[in-house]
Amino acid sequence: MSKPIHVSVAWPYSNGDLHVGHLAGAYLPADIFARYHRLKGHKVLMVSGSDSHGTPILVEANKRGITARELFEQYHERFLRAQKKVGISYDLFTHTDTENHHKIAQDFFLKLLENGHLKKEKQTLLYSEAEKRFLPDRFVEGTCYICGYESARGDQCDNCGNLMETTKLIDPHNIENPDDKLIPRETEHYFLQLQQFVETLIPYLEKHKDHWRANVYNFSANFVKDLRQRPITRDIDWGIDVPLEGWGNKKMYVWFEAVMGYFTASVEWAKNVAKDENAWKEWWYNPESKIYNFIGKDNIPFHTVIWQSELLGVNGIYNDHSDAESYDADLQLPFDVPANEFMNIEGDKFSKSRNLAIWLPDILERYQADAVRYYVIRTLPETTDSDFSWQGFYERVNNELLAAWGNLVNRVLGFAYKRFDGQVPEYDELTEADQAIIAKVQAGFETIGAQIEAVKLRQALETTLLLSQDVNAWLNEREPWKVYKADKADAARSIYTALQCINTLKMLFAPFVPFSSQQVHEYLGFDGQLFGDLKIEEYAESTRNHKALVYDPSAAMGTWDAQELAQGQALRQPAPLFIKLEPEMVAEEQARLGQPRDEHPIEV
RNA sequence: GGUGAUGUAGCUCAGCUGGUUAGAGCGAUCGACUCAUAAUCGAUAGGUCGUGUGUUCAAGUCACACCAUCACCA
Repeated sequence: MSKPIHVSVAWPYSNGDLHVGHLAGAYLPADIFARYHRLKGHKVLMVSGSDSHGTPILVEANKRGITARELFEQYHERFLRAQKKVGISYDLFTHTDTENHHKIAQDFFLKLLENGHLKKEKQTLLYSEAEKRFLPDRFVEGTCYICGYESARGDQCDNCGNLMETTKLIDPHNIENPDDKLIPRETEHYFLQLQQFVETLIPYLEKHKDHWRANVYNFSANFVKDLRQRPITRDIDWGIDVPLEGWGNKKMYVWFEAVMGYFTASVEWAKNVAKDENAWKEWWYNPESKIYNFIGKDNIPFHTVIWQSELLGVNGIYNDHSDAESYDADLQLPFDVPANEFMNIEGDKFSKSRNLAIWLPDILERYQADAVRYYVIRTLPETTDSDFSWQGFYERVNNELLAAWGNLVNRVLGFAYKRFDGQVPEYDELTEADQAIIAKVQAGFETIGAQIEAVKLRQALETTLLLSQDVNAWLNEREPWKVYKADKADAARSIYTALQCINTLKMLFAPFVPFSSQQVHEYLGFDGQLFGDLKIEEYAESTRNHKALVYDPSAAMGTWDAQELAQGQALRQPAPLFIKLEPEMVAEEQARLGQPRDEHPIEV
């Protein structure tokens, strides 16, 4: 039965290239999950986009002497290309500066206001002359007006523990710029009344406790206990307008509108891709649907509590039963939020400023997408922070992906191609051992499928690898290359069996390493594609156009189940699936870390 | 400072509601094989489960404290 599955993927902040941490934290898990469910025949909608607003983009753009929009569009374009190259199969990867996103975010704002979830409040904050903005508390330091401690933070004194009112601090200054002048100035903002949702959120969290990751649940359950109002507007030039008279110089806070992207991108997908304005409702108002949020651990409360509050606060939006596709249900809240931990680099924390990072465009220039995918998946930080090491990359790619799986394909297909006239051998009857190995590999659809559904992806890939090793072991028992000389019929049985196993393994590996699985598919003599195509499209709105990455499923024919390989099917001449890595690459790559880097154009 | 997590073989990680000699993959050592990108297969050796107390007939698995690392909030 086909189920609606929504895969909501964290929105990358568009002020620098993507790196392996992005892949490990959210994109690869989401992609594997989405590909698997598509193979299962479910209705998958996987969306994300570039987060284009907020201070860091403005600051970076100023530094480069370009506009914020120019800056984010430059990286947006690079995001599209890099993700197409590594195969992250978004149904739609758009950005937050579309008219669509702006309009819906404003509608959310107005609906929250109408429903009594927003409150206006005046406050006095410290305004930075140098930065021309109100300085967030964490950048302010001063002398504590209670105990006299000189390095009290903007909001709390670390010495006496008292909470501080920033504007009362004695001699407040900007921690990043001692010459900056800070002036108390009054401003007015809207606040989201998060505390109004506590009574709904607690049972919501409780309901999902058993299948959520422990740290996600615990963290959220604790966070929800102390919910208070949070400002959703700010004094800044770059962002989404507050849709009220007299608020023209204020914008929505980026955290408030960026999470709405899961929803707004779904609406855009319906309009631009599905060409059915209401198609998004199948995921958002359908009680059968399950929404999964793939994010990093730094974002947990936003995706387990705050986003839910926004959805609860606008419940019913766009679902006024004026069209045939309206549902008689509430706006759906996320079913699971499988947050990942962080991926370190050679034992160090990722650091953009020190260039301690493995940039996606760079690694894809030098290595196969599936090699990158394989290593990152094997090292996913699902339960704890993990470490990307080039030695590990070298070893896992050569000794596991290439040696176990690539070599299995190569040895069997090469032998079949040479000794059986380029065809799948015909056989009389398979031995018990042959039938047993086929059955064992096919059972992977159950076990690996269950692991993927539980979002235990690292384990799922290991299980798949072990199955390919089982086939290697079985092959060594059967020794078709030796048997062939005396008993060609028996070699035919075992080679047929091995090919049948490879045909199954190709599907089991497909969500993880889709490019090589497609290659195996073709070597086995099949035509057509296991998955659809990723395309970069351009969409027009009334004032400007935007580009997006779009998954076109029309060519996809892969399914998550055992398919009988036809005897006599013509094979294609095989070649090695994976490029073997040279040991020197480890030191070469390590030497690149921390060095200045150029952003090369990304060839797709 | 508060909250949540993490700390298990050389490396990367499993170990659910406490229960026989703590598991896997890689690496190492030895052996087998030669169809295959010197790939594959088998066997062996590696751990006082961060530290310290405690609960229990029994603790990697529970409690408390401490140390280290990470994230969020401040």
